[in-house]
Amino acid sequence: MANVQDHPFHISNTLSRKKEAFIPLDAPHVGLYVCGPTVYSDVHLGNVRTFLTFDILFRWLTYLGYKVRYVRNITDVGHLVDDIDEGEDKIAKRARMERLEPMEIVQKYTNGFHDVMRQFNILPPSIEPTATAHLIEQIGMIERIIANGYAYAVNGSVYFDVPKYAETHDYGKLSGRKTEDQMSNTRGTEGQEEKRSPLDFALWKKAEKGHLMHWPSPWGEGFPGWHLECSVMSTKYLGHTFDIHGGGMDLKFPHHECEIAQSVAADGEAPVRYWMHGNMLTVEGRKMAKSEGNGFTPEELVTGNHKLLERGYSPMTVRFFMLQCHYASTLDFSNAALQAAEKGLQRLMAANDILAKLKPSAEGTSFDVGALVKACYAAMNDDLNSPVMIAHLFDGARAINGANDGNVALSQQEIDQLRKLFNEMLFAVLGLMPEAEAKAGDDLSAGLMSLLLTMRADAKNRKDFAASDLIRDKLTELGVTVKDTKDGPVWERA
RNA sequence: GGUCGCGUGGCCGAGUGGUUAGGCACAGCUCUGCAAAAGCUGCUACUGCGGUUCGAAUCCGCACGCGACCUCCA
Repeated sequence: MANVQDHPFHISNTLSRKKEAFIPLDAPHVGLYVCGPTVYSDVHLGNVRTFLTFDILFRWLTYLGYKVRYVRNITDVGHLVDDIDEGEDKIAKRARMERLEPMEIVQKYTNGFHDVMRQFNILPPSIEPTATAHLIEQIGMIERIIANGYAYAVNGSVYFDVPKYAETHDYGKLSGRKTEDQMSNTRGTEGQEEKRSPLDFALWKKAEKGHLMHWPSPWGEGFPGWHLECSVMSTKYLGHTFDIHGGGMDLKFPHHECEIAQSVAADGEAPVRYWMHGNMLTVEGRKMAKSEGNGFTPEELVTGNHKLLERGYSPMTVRFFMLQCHYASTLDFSNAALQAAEKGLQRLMAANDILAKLKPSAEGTSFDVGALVKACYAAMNDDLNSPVMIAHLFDGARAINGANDGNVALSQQEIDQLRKLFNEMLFAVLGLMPEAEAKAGDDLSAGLMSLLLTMRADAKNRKDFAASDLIRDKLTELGVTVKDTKDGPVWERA
């Protein structure tokens, strides 16, 4: 673990549009909230990237010694299909299609979401609250907003009064919008006649006939508005003002803007000090999104069962691929890039394996391990610059391989330092997992391999290379790679 | 239309006003019975046009191209 004092963390704050020193409200405690998935369909790859970004943040802050309370919600209440529809929400719609109870849908896709998170080694949050379990708090927040004069009830629905709020507050400060501009840019207002202003957004929606998920409220049967649950659950578990709120770039407006307005209107305090937004995943230059239909599921990516994929890629390859790009940049998916990442990850892992067996040596050129360690810390502290940190690890890998070949001098102390660094950065911080273990096979294959390699060694000793190569070639056909190293042959499954 | 962002070598992707990012691919060499792995060497870019500067891929302006948000979306 590193010491925060020696390694101050800097974070890009969407609010200020600047990189700022990260100073928690109540160090060493840090409150982190991330908008979680809506569980009405399979989690898609864009979600994985966002949750991976904040997984790295969680891991890094923890590594620095902070005590992080990480809250990531599950949206199980269902949001409206859009602002002007008849009130059927996404989960209800899906439930009708599949003839399942809404909560059955929720459970199914929550389980699926958790499976994917596990597969990609994304750590579970400290608290994973659900919207449906916080209806009372949501209703309470609406009542406070109404009491403060920033919301009004119409026909069983409640709307947030944006123009009223904008008179005295900066609605749009997060997303860089002006309410005047938005007024002139608003699209058709049909179906919105209940609202006093097209900018207003729903805090509570009356449940129309046939709407499956609804609850009683002071305004009648209905369900909460889209933005309310995050405001309620973040402040309930992290306080009226907390440190970091994260989410995908596409949530900046209106979702996060509305969260700010709700919290200020209800409790008079800005909820978040540092806003962090992860960028989008793109395919052929376009945003990968459910609505675009151009994405694939994590499962399809792993199995390769999708028309855009030449073959499957392991979860750790995908994880590493994503981490080779800064979270605030768009990342484009391509087979070539995935394959490059796969090779790179293998190289790093192989170097780490060599490091475990490396013996000290005074031969060759020296290598400054201390500088490498500092560079890795500096990269991560610079707004979570994992691609640069990984580049430094590759420098380390070259030194390790060089030492293994006798070209680089490393003392026992330096080797220990490198082992600590690689172990911490690769596994604790980047959250990578060695994949070889799962492929090693059972005792029987280990025994058979041992036998085959002994026979091959015999053949080689007799200079019967036809026989030795036959063994290696046949094994290759079976997906087993044999390599002759100076310490004898090693094998691994493809 | 409004707001914001991006445009880096064959590909993916970092980046600071002046020193090699890194990975993958490719070529040569070393090692090796061969192969693989590894090492060494090479390939050294910054959309275009102006401007600021002793000096800009990095700052400013314009142009072109692309994208995101403005509607549920991570």
